[in-house]
Amino acid sequence: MYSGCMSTPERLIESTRELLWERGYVGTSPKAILERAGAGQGSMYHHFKGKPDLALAAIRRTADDLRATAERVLAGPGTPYERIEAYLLRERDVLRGCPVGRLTMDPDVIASEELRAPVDETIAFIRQRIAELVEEGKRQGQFAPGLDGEEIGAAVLATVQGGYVLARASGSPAAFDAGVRGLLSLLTPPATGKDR
Amino acid sequence: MYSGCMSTPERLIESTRELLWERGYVGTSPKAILERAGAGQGSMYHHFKGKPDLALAAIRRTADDLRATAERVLAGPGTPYERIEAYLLRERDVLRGCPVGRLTMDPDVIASEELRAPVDETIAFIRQRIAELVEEGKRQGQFAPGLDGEEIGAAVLATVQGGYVLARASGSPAAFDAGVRGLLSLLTPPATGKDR
DNA sequence: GTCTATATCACGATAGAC
DNA sequence: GTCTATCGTGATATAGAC
Repeated sequence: MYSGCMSTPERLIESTRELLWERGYVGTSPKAILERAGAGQGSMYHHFKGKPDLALAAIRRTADDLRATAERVLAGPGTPYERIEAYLLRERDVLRGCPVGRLTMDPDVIASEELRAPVDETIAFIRQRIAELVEEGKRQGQFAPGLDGEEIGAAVLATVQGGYVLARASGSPAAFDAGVRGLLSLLTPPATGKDR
Repeated sequence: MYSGCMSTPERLIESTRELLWERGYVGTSPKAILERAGAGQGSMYHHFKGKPDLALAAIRRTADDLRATAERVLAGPGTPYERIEAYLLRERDVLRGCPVGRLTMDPDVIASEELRAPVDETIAFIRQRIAELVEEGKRQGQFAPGLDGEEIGAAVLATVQGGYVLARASGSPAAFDAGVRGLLSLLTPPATGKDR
């Protein structure tokens, strides 16, 4: 519940973001948003056209956040492999799922071009960034030349998104970690240094 | 709409399965189920205790179906690699998503031990079967001995589940296929025969 | 078994007072 | 800008006729 320290539209957006993450678009009602934001009906319809409009603002912000978080790791220090590894191993609240990816299971989000767009753009962006890293790693001889950047990018992102599914199904983050370790073991560049 | 050729409880279960796949648990109302099944309110509450009870029957059947479909491929002919490949490449209605996996994004399903159980069991089963194939492949020298069956199983299943997310985000099955190809390119056993 | 009321509450939005 | 009615509809379940 956001009591003070934020403007009303801000509190509405943040409450919506939380609820979309927890319950999805279909499972999120204006009433629940208002209760969490500590606002009345009138406030919401004054600042936003309705539920879809508010959801769009919330989804855009969540999408931008996630993109920035991913970019921080993917553009960070280290070799291409190390940066992909850092992306896969970055701290996550696994059982909560992906705040962006979970929206793809929402029929009303998928049915709306506007609501789906930020989701699509975010996922496409991360996938593309990983693809670029793979291509760079190939040039450096870190990845096998036969690998396709776009395909590996898709596989990496899919492992993360699917990892959430496995974890939530089992009620434990362990399955997510197992999937990531499995992918990393397949992706590990052949040791070129002193060891082995 | 199921008009004839099925008993009423059967029509109710099948309608529920369809709607759970399309809209999830939260997005599926008894009214919508009844309309699709061509039944009245009384019928449903006569045969089932309520929405959760009917959903449980539907989820159980969908889970059993999926498990059988997967087992048919995983226990099929071919080397371990070929059987995993066949599982990954098996025909799918990608944009509809996974009828079992999508339930993990449903807050009410995850909150209910009973509803989550069939989902968990199905996913654990498939993951375990792939793990066994990897171990078998390792013994045959088809996979690197350093690979962990359970981890690769998780990675394979996660790639599939995440592939649905990528595909639905972009509105095209292409991303699913790319992820699968990417994983297969990482998993491909080193050619041991005449070539290379 | 199946049907049609009916009940109760929530949903999503609007109107208008303050 | 924010609030409290109020509206029409749908969700979920029960009651009781047939």
